[in-house]
Amino acid sequence: MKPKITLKDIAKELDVSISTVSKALKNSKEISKDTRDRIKAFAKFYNYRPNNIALSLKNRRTKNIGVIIPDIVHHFFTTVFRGIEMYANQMGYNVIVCISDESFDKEVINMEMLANGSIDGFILSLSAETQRKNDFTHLKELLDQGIPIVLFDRVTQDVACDKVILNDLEISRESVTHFIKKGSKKIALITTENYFNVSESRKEGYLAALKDNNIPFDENLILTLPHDLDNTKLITEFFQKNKIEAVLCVNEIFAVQCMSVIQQLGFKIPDEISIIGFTDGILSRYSSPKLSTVAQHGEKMGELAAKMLIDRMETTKVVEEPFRTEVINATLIKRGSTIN
Amino acid sequence: MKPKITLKDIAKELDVSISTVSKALKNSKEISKDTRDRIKAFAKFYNYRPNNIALSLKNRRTKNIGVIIPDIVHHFFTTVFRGIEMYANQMGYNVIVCISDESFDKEVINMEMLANGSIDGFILSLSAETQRKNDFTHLKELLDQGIPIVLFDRVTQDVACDKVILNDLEISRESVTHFIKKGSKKIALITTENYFNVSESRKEGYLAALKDNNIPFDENLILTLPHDLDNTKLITEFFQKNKIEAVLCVNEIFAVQCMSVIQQLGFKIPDEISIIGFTDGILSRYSSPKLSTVAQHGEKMGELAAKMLIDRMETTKVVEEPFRTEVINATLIKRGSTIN
DNA sequence: TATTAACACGAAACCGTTTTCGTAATATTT
DNA sequence: AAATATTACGAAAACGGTTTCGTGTTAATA
Repeated sequence: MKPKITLKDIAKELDVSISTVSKALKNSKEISKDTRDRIKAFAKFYNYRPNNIALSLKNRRTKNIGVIIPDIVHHFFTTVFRGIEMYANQMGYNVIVCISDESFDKEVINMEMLANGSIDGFILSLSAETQRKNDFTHLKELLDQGIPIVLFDRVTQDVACDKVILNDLEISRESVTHFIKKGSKKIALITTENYFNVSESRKEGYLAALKDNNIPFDENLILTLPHDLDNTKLITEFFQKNKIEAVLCVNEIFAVQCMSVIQQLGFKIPDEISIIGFTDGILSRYSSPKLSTVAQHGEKMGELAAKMLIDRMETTKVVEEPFRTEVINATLIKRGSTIN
Repeated sequence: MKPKITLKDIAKELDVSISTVSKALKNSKEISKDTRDRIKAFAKFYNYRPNNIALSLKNRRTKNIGVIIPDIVHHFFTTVFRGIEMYANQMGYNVIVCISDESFDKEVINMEMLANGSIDGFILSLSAETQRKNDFTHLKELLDQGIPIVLFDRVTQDVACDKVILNDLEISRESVTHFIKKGSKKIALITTENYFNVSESRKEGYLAALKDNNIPFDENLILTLPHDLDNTKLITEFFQKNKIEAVLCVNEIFAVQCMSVIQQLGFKIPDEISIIGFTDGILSRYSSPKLSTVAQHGEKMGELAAKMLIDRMETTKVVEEPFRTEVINATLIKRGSTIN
């Protein structure tokens, strides 16, 4: 067992002062080549590495980014996270993750924990409960303390900070338009409770596409499902009650559940019913037929969020940059569940 | 903008010394009730919170755990991570994640970065490349420095530390035995390159079950697939060449790919061919028929790993506890892809 | 040779805490 | 009244670095 060596240890051993050691290791010309070499050799031999915590305290920056996401066993969030981690790492930052588990309280507690010096900035996606309560005081307080925040995907207008979002409305409109172009008129939307801003936008896109093409909106063609249950029964009834030609689902789970039901009911995909889902995850790629889906480019989103955060943290704030909202363009990947 | 307040600020404002403030906030009886109350009121009003970094430096412990995983867009690893995060958080620890991306170098670099004071201990699962190279000097060095490590799932005998593993061999044997009990004799194994200890164990379990039941081993019934590609062609050939009654796949992706191919070839699942996969992920649950699968209980595994690490970090080391290897019992979930 | 410049290094402050120890000012005991 | 105990606080060291500034010793210049 050989514990980490410190500047003090080196100084004592080599009979010089701590400052001399510090300078020598930074190759300061202030120190003679002789002692510099001696010190560097010694440090190398004992594998000296400066203590990050001491550096953080001194520099008043941790080079840590706090990431708060509602869930981690979740394709989209993990891809975003991967983007964040990659970019951050490359820029010399580490990432501390907390999972809010869709809970307001956990989101608040975690952020406050990290805010006391552990991180230099946050990247987060709002929890479901936070969106429902519409309470963002915790975010505002941190911003007020000078801690930068970047919101992604599940954002809110109520907080003034940098944001990265998906063009949900547009891609949804594009998807529905694709259905229409291929001859569908009876187009369903399967969605979640609309306290999620993203579900809301997707619905708007759906409505917009109908309107663009003078297709009357039929309330009955919208199915709102509870989260993460087995919705087979509800979906089956939905398809039995309504004559549907195409379905847009706001996530890939709903989409594959739909596919199962549809095939069970004896309809052909995509000939009789077409399907498009959101999230180009593992389910979409390994279903049969393969699911046409909206790729959200989570990795790109994460990378951009990290870049925006780091940029803001590292620019000397002579003049405060205005907050930006960047939009990631989703793309519709056409596979076997649609007529292309 | 009101930046964080420090002890020094409070001291100056209230015209007492820093030590007095510190003591008062810790409710030290050394300070008179009067000044104590004054200081606490002031601190509360200004929402004083001690700086984590300063505490870390002082206490020489960060209350951070470093987690290194090969991939994050991955069901098993995320479930483990969730278990770690939950337990750690509950115990007042935060989690810093780095992704090794299956690369030896990234694993080494990330660990060295974090080891310089940023974390108190590691939880990790070895990268593919590390397992291939069989080089664990980075782990050994950190252990030597007194940094505790817990290895999970992808572990190695070569490193002396705490470990959490799955009973891969046993559950594999149980799965194949289940096939045999239901009348199958021609049982295939679809696996990955065997530098993964887990694949190796699963193969051993497969062989053991055959032997248990006096079924001769047929080399041709083992298919080794490259990672993460579209293996449809290889799988199709495999099933055309061999008359197979049941398949054990070492992950759920291979399993659903198999199911597709099998159905494509016109076989009925499970009547003509049964399938069992590993990882009770989203694919298994939403495939049709639903996939019978080995649940690895990742969350439990993560929780246990975190518990082992924190236990080791927090126990006063009068006598060093011997290293333990805990085994998580996987369970076979029987669903539609097997005769049950 | 006297003056100045360059060199090579150390002391000390600082980042924000905690904690030990010392000490005035009271309060208590003899 | 003198000796002792208690109270209430502050100074300072420590955690492990960086950085500014001061200074003694040589080397270069006038």
